Amino acid sequence: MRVRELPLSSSVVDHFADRGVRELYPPQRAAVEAGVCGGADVVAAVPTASGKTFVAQLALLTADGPGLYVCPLRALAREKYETFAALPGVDVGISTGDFDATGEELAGNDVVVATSEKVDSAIRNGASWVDELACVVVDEVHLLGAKRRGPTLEVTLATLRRRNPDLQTVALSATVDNPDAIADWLDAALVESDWRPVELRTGVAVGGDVAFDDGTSLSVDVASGGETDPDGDDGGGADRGGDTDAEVDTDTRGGTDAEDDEPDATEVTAALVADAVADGGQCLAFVRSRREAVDLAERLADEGLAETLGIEDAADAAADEATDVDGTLTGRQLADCLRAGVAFHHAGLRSGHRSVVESAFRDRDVACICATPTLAAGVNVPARRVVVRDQRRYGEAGMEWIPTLEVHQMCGRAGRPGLDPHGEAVLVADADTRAAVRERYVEGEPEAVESQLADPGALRTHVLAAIATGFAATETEILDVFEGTFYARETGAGGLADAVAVAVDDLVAAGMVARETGGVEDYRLVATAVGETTSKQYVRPETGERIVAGLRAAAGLSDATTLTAFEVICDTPDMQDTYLGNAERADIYRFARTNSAHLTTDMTEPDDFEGWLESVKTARILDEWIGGATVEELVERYRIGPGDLDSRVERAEWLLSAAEALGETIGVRVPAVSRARSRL
DNA sequence: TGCATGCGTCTTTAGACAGCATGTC
DNA sequence: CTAAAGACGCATGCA
Repeated sequence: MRVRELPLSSSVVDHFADRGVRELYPPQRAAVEAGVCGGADVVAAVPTASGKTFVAQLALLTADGPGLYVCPLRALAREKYETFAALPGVDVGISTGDFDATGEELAGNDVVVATSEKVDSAIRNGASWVDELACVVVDEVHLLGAKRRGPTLEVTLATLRRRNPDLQTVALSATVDNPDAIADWLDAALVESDWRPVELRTGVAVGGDVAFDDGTSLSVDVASGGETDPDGDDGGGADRGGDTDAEVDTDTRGGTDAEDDEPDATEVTAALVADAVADGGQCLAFVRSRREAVDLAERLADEGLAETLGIEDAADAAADEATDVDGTLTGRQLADCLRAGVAFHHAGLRSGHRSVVESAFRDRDVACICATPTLAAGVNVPARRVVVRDQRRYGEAGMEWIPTLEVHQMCGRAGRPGLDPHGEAVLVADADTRAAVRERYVEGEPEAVESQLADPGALRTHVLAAIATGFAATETEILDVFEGTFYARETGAGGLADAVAVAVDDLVAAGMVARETGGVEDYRLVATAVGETTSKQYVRPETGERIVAGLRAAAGLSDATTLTAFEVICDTPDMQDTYLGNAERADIYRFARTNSAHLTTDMTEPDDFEGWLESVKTARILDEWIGGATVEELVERYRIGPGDLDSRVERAEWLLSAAEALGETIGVRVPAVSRARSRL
C-alpha cells in the first residue's frame, strides 16, 4: 500500500515523499485496514520506531475536525509538536505545564499536542476546546498501568469519550501482554505486530561471549579485571590469581568451561561498546543508578572512542556547549566525558545538559551515552547497539528485576533505520544469571497492563474532580463517570463502589466536599470552595488540605517568613522529597529548632518526623535559592543533582501559586507566600 | 615513623506531570 | 521476601 493511495491531500503526500515515506510499513497498513483513516477506533500495539507517529498523523489528518495528541512527557510533546507542525496546512498547538498557550489559542488549532495531566486540567477548568474534538490519539497508553499517572490517563480518556460519543480514539501502545484488554476497553480494533523496520537481535553476554536469539553469536575481548591479562579467552587458563578455594563448594558445573575469574559487568560493557564503535556504530549503555552512569562514562572516556569515530572536533564543540550551561561539578564531568566522545544521561541533569547530550548523539558527535532509564522511554535516540548492564535495581522490596516492558523499551532503541544493518541489544549477565536473564527478557513476554485506579489516593483525586466539575453529584453519578474507565471494564464498576464511598467520606472529612441534604433520603455532593480551588489548581486533595492548614497556622505566627511558605508547600505529597542523609540529619534538625518560630509544624508533633525533616531540607534549599545562592553552591551543599534543584524550583512555583489561590478562597492572606513566589 | 594494604562497616540507591494572570520589550 | 558498589575508617604490615 502506498502513501498516495491514502485519503490525504497532495501536499501532504509530497511532504511524506520528501522524507522518503512512500510505502506503508506492515503495521501501518494494518492500521489503515482497521480504519484509522475512516474514523474507526484503533489500538496499535507495536514496537517503538515501527512508525507509530505516522499512524497518529493519519488519524489526525483524516479526522473530521480538530484532533488531540496525548503523550506522557513534555519533551515528547515538543518533539511531536515539531513533526506535526512540519505538515503542510496544519495548525498545531502545544499545551504542557512548561509551555504557555491559552485556551483561546488552542481552540483554533487543527491539532493540539498535550500531556495527559494537562488535558485533565483543561477539563477541570472548563476549557471549551476539548468538547469540539473529532479525534484523540493517545501515545504510550500502556502507561495506564503506571502507579500515579495511569489513573489520570484512564479517567481523562473516559471523560473525553463520555462527553463526546463520536470521538475517534486511537491508542498507541508498546508491546504488552494484554493489548486485547485495552482494545476491548475502547471498543477498538486491535493491530498487533512485532514488525520493525530494522531487524533487532537480542542477546545475553557472559564474559565476552554473546549468544543472540537468532542463533548468531559474538565475541569481544574483555580486558579482564584491571590487571595484566591480555591473552584472549581461549580456554585453558591455569588458575593462579592467589588462593584457589573455588572448586569445592560448587557442584553444578561439571565441565571445564566455567572460569573462576569472570570479568566484571562493567568491563564486558566497555568491550561491547568499544567493539560497536570500532565498527562505526553508536551505543547506549543502561545502568542502575545515576552515579554508575557517570562512573561508566568516565571509564569509557579512556577508550579513545572519539578518535575511533573521528569526531574529535565535534566532540570538543559539544563539550564546550555543556560547559556553557553551568559550572557545576556534574557539568564539568559531562564536558570532560563529551570531549572523549562519551556522555551520561539521567534525571539529575539540567534540561540544558540533557539536550546537549541528546542532540550531540543524534548528530553522531557522541559515541556512547551511559544512561539510567530516562532514555528508555524518552525522546528519540536510536543507536546501533544497546547494552543493558544491570537488570536489577534497588526498589521497594530490595533488589528487584526491572520490568520486562522497560528492558524491552531499552532494547528497542537499537537499530537506526537506514543507517544500521540491524540493531543489537545485549544484556550483560554472568554464569549464574544467564538463564534467568534470557528467560525473563529474551524469551519472556512483557507484563500485562493493570489499572491502578483502585488506589485510594488516585480515587480521592478523581472523585473530587468529578464533583468539582459538576459531572457528578451523587455516588451513583460518580460511578457513572468511572464506568468508561479501563478499571471498570476490567473489573466492573461495582468493584469501585466501596472504594468510592470511602473516598467521598475522606473528602468530606477533609473539607473538600459537602453533603447537601436535598430530600429525605437523598443528598447531593458539592465541592466546597476549597475543594473547587484544589481541583482547579490541580493539586491533590491531601495537598490542598495541608496548604489550608498551613496557611491558617502561618497567619497565626508572629513572624511568618518565606521559609514558612516553603515549609508548608514542601510538606505536601505533590512536592518530591529530598533525600536526607545520616550526616545531614543532625544539621537539619538543628536548623528546624533554630527556626521553629517560622515553621507551622510543632516539632514534637508530626507522626512522620523523618518525612517532615526532609521537607524542611527542601524548604531550606528553596529559601537559600531565593536568597541568592547559586546552583553550584546548593548542589554541593545539599548533594542533589542540578536537575533536581531545577525541578524543585519549578514545583515550588506551582505549589506557591496554588497556595495563593487557596489563601484567597479561605480569606487568609499570608504575604510571605506571595513574597516567596515573586522571588522565585 | 610513614605509607600502603586490607578488611569491615556505613551509606546510598530511577523517573517527572501539574496553575495562571499580567506586564514588558 | 531478594543487593551491591563505593566511600570511609580503622588496624595491620612493611620499609
